[in-house]
Amino acid sequence: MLNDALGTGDGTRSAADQTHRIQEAIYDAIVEQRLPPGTKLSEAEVGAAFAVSRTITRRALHALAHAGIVTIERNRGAFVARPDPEEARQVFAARRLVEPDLTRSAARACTRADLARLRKHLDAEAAALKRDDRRTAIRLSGDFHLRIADISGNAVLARFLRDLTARTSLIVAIYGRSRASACGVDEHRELYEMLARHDEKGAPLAMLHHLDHIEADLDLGDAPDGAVDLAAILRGAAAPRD
Amino acid sequence: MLNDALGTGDGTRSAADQTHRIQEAIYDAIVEQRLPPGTKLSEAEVGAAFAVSRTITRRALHALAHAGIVTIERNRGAFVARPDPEEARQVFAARRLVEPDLTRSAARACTRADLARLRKHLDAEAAALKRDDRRTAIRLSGDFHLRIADISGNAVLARFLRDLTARTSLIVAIYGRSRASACGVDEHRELYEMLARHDEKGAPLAMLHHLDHIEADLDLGDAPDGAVDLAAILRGAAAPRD
DNA sequence: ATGCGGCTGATCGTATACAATCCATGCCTA
DNA sequence: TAGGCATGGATTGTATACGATCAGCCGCAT
Repeated sequence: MLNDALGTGDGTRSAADQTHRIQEAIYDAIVEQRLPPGTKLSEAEVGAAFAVSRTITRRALHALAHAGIVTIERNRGAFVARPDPEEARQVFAARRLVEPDLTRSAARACTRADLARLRKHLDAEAAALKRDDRRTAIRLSGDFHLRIADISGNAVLARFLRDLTARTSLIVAIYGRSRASACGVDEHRELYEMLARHDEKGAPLAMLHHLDHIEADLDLGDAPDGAVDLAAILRGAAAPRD
Repeated sequence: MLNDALGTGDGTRSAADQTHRIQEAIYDAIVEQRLPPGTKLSEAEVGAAFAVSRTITRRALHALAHAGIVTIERNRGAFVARPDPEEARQVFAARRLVEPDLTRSAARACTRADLARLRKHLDAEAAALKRDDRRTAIRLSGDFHLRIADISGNAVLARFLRDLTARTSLIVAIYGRSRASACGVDEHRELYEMLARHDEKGAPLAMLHHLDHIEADLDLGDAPDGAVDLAAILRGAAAPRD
């Protein structure tokens, strides 16, 4: 599940770390877009779902809030985050800045074993697409980027990117135009080829274009469609101004 | 204190948010290098110091752990993080990647009011240095970078940088060669001049050089010098090896 | 009929109690 | 005397109890 390579820092997560378990479960559910933006994450409900107390649930929700994919409102509870267009632009700006550089490092550093793993990953992506397993396809698609970050060797940036990709999932869920998965596997294959050739010029450029393509599929700019209405509804049907 | 601009997301932090209060207090103490790396942060002690229960203390410590400036070891407790040389290099790599870009954005976006605030900030820095107030000088020095990030308008990256600067404080505390403050105020003034001229070429370069200078003052590579001794002292004066 | 005020149920915020774990000291044995 | 083991104290991990706050509902007055 790739999270091994991007853990929160403690390596001793055997079976006792309940917090981590439900944190990952919610994280995955958000990435796979099973939990739509704005969904209420009641402490009691979440706790019951995983058979843990509110203490654990709470810690997990707070951690996710720190990662930016959950919003906590005082005395109201936790919700799956609903990034506004401005935040969406900032997330993409951050990715455009960080990922090409990570890709260049990866192009330099990638070993034969890394490439083999990437190949296997691409096959899994293709397979998921082939059998119309959209959830798996989306998750693997995002994981591909994380694997590159992982190869680059900078754990600090890789960690940051992990949060950014999760937020991207939310952004795509809200503003995505096409119902296709987040990334095309073709561009991933192209990236793989460049990495395999250790092309330190081409690979970052390919990543940049790839990100541009993802962002181009978004419909930022005008009103976020149902988002504003939904917000109004959720906050008590009080019309904001007019 | 600048944190207003970089809060955790909730704007309703009036007086009830105890967690935030002690989180900021510990954060500041770490940035100002009053809490050396490796210091044990006992839940009971911290809680007593701020007159809150362990619940609150715990949440604050976990949040700081997520930011990477506190390490939590299961059943052992929380400690001020002690970044190893590799992590230090990664933090600086991340800063070299992010900050020049933020600086360029700031050079483009900065208004007269922004510049006035920066000027006032520089004066405060100079004043702190003049009266040998090392703690304040260090904190303001780091805050200067955050203010630039703030001006750039990308809150996502600004938030990331906030964590990075805090970690930088720890790195300087461990590996810093000179006992001078983290950054020279002269280079900050130079940066200010470039921002004032909206120099989108020069400002990022100046920032890059500035970061290089900070990193050049570090002594990575060999053993972390006094760090090991400090750990021994804090852990009960049991001589580690010789 | 409509708007306002108090009430009730539910949810969150915080504190505390209890269990589990670890570290250290001291004793016993070889 | 040195090493290993058992025990005690301290600290953290988890669960739960209680108080605070908020949203929605009902009844009343206008």
